[in-house]
Amino acid sequence: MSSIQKIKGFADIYGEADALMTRLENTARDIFERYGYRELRTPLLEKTELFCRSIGDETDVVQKEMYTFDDRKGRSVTLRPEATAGVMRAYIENKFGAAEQVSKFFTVGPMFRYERPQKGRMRQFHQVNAECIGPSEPHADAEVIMMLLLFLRSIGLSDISLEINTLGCRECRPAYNEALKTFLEGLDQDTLCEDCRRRMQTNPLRVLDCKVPSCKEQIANAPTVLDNACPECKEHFHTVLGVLDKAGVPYHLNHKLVRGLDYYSRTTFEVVSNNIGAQSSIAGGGRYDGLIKQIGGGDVPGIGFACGMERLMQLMQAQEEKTKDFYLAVLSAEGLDTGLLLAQQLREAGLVGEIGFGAKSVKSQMRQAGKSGAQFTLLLGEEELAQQQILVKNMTSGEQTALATGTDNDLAALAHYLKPGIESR
RNA sequence: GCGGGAGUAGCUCAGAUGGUAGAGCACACGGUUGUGGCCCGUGCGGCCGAGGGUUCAAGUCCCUUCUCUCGCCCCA
Repeated sequence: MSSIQKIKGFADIYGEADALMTRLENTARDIFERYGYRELRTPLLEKTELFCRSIGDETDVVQKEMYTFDDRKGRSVTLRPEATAGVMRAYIENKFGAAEQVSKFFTVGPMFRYERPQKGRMRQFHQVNAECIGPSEPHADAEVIMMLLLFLRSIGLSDISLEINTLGCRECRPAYNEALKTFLEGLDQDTLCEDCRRRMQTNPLRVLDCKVPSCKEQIANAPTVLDNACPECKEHFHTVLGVLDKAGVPYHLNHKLVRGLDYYSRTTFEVVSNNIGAQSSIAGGGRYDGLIKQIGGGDVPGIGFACGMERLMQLMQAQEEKTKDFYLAVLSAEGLDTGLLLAQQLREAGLVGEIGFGAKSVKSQMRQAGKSGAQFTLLLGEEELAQQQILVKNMTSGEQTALATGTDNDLAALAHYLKPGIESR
């Protein structure tokens, strides 16, 4: 009988990866709460229609990357491929907008996309996500970007850069699309790749993003969104950049930066790293002023971002494991009762440590103690048991002393000996 | 969806021309009374990814398939 394996593109997370992920989550909560964000946990499963209407029917994510299936009553449901759609649905459904001018939420959790796995890309992956719903002011854009950068700095990332661009709004983008299309049609079509020839009809913006060298060369002189944007969009974008300048935030104005999801408008940004292979984008986001209306809510603007946790984890340094204060070696089966209670009392006093259940040879127990990395080994043999004592060995100096364990005062003294700083509770 | 690389012990990997498997590390136990790390010894441990085929004989050759991995596409 063959054993059952996990599904392709899914992973068990343990050990160092788990430690990093936990630290990532905790740091996100700490930083985002400083800005008044609250955590929102939305369902992993939503109606398929939500994603079609928000992300866009024509996007690759909806077309070929979603985990979509019918439930037992034949309704089409989808495992969330990203967080924003669910947050917006929750915002509308719970009428958060009626109770406050601005709603700020962050989410942490798994997302699902049916793609070919590779470095930094899994079918179940995890994102940290933040959404600021309500303000249309460019200062909100700047605050969100600075919050993202503070978060990334707080988890120890350094060699990263911020790319920023504007995508225009629903007023000026159609005209720009036409201008871009005209420009592309004027090019020698043979120098463009197959994808670009198709995209220039369906979604001209995406041609800007093409990685094929011959395309890049041709596109270098393409008209930019910024040059063709309406006065309002231009002013908005320049204000965002102005605030970043004043705050001393370095950025790279990238006229070719576009987004894969249809709902973005105006400010768009991405944080990239040079150290993690082909999937170099570690965070991406932007403004989505038309989104909430598009899925049936009011005409409320918003801006947000998402970070890929697996990619952040590749860039983080592992931290040292929690050091153990003691390893309790029990030398006889009769001593296990006493040993277990003693270990329990030490932990209640705030110490970290393990007990060896084996009651094996001293040599074996000491090997375990050494491997556990404990500062002290506590030896409980027949002699100690009889005299209500414990033999304490300092694992770095090798010194040994016998300490009494009979009374609560004895235990407090033992705890203090093992870890001078602790306060018993 | 499209390419490249790889699947042999828990881990990292050897196994020319086909003859039913090895090392290092790890793990367990020892190296005379109850003392770790170093050293030494012994031991445990493998349907050689799976399924077919060729052959007297397949880890090794052929086909299929699965998985992992890197990249493309796309995205965080």
